Amino acid sequence: MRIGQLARRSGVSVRALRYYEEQRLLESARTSGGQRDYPDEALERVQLIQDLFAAGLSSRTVVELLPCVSTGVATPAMLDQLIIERDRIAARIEDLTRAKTKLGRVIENVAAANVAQD
Amino acid sequence: MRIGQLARRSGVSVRALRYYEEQRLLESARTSGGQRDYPDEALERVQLIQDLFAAGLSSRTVVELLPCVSTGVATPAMLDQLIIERDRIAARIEDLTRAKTKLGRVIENVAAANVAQD
DNA sequence: CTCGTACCTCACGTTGACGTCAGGTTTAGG
DNA sequence: CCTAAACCTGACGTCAACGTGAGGTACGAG
Repeated sequence: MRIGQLARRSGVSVRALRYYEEQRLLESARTSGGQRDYPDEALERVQLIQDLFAAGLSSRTVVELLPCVSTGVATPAMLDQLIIERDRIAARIEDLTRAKTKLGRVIENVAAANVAQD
Repeated sequence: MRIGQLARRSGVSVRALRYYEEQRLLESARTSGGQRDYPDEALERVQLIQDLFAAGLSSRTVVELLPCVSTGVATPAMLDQLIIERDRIAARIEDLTRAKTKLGRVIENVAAANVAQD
């Protein structure tokens, strides 16, 4: 599969895929002419990368953790890092939940005031 | 209160406070010598700004929503924006929860493998 | 009055994940 | 063989929320 097709299938840009390779997150074979040629599994890998980015992990962290996330094998240091990241995500969820509750209260107040005005 | 004290009390940097003013998120009176002078309420306001930033809102959005968040009075357009932001936060929470679950499973697998190896 | 600290205004630097040219090459189809 | 579309490698631009340094001013204690 060539880069354009992988981009369309995964929903990320061609530029992003080249960037992933630059960051050693994604490998590619090359044709005799030098064009990238991806195996089918690359699609899952790109989606995994996107998920980890969406969780707020940096590319540096992702490149460290990708092996064990996809293979299930990890050194103790990698396990520690995994736990750190999971806890970071949990803390972030708590922050967001508080903010959501706060905004929800503001919305209720505003809506109540508007109804009262009608 | 001067800027250094507000910075210490709120836990944000002096630079950040000046930035908030530049973005019209925070006002200040000035002494005859041109130094910023904040009322006590500024502390709550700074904390509110931090909360909204932590929720992932941009300074542009915060400057639009700050009036109604602190006063409870909002135009219909502001109410719509509030709802949009709340839903965005909710969606983000779902993303993070999925990622956390995924990492949790990886951690369990790795831990199980390590125990088996002992 | 003098010192030390806090404050002021520019204004350029930082970081991450790409976007966006420029200028050239490869590929697939007719 | 010819062409259009897709691809290639640099390399500079972007955006947000500040960090950081330069060079100068204000304030409070003694």
